[in-house]
Amino acid sequence: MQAQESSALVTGKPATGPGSRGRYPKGVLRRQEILDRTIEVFAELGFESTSLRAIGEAIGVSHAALRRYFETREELFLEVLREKDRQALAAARADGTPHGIDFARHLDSFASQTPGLMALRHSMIARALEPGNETSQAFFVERYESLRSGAREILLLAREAGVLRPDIPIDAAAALVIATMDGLSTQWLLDRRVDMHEGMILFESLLQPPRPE
Amino acid sequence: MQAQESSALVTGKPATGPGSRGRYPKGVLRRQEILDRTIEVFAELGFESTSLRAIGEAIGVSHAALRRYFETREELFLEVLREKDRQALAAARADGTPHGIDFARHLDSFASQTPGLMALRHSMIARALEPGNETSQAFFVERYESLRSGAREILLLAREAGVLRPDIPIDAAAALVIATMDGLSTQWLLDRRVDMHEGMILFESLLQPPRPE
DNA sequence: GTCTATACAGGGATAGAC
DNA sequence: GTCTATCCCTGTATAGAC
Repeated sequence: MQAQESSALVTGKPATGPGSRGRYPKGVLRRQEILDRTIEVFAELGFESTSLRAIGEAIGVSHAALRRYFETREELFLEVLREKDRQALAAARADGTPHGIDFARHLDSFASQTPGLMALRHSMIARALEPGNETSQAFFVERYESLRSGAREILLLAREAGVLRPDIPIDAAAALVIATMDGLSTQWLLDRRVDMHEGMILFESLLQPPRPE
Repeated sequence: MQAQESSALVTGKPATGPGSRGRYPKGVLRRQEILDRTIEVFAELGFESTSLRAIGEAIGVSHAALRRYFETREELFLEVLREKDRQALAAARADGTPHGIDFARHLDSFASQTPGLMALRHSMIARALEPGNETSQAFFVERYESLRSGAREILLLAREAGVLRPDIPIDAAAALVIATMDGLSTQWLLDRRVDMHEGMILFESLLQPPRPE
């Protein structure tokens, strides 16, 4: 998929377009600064008002400069999400292998990301659902496949450990796990009185085998 | 909540602004025409490209004319969703009382609505999650409360009928039901290979009491 | 390589003519 | 009730400074 920052530094390809920036120190820093400020501006202003001009202003640069690093506004937003996914993946790996079913904890760590990030993701998914946004659609199709795949692994481990009802089909359950987290967080984002943690705990308990008593 | 068409007809308030149309035959028809065309144009063009000008063109009026009926583009889209909700509610009532847990069927009937409508809803929810869209936010907060309330009723009936695991907390389960339908349909909209019906059936089975064998 | 200045087409909102 | 004209804003594109 997208190249690592470090490997991009070594390829030494000639600069052929905006998408291939990031090879030289100043550009790398600038690019990162844009990504960082974008999420800040978005959290404050929302999707529509987070214009390239607004982001540029927050950095002290003209809006045209942003296009040296990102081909379109859409690409810029997608790259923000890609980077956050990379960070989350790295953090999860540092955390070691999961101990049993632990979806509620996953959901909590999502929530601890700024709500702004979750709202941005929601906005981009909405765009991906509409005609004519193939880039976004491809990103999210792949992302959800990856999320389901991760859920499958966890469920398989749980089944082996005997903490999952043995009659549950893994594939359907994996989609269900992701759906539950998505849906609960949407309700929570709209109305903080909704207890998404309780919902997730209930869902986990439904997956567990009946108590042997 | 929002007034019924019929009751609006009787109030007899003077027309004080764009939001209060719908009292006189021509206005009623025009208003309905706008709502109908909007969803058609949206399904074809998506959120961003469904401009007031594009909708006006589809009807044969200028974009400015639309504002006699809807204060803003946002209000127009919200009204489309309100009307679809009203229709769905009426259809559900005509269907009679639900027989036990039947969430999978509900989900299927959602899906049979045009995917364009579901995408529009997703776009509007995304906006509601961002700062400065209080109208949309209020609408969806209320809508989800209403959805959860409906789910609670069904779950209570199911518990009485003995088809629901008796240890399941109703409130948390209601949020979970809605979350599951939302989340599964999102995955399905992105990628039709996802079997949301199977997911919903699995979820229903998790709610059922253990087979007495 | 990085950035500014500038132009363009299109958007929502709005005022006032008819 | 509907129009046209206008306002300011947007993403995108290009030319050229340094």
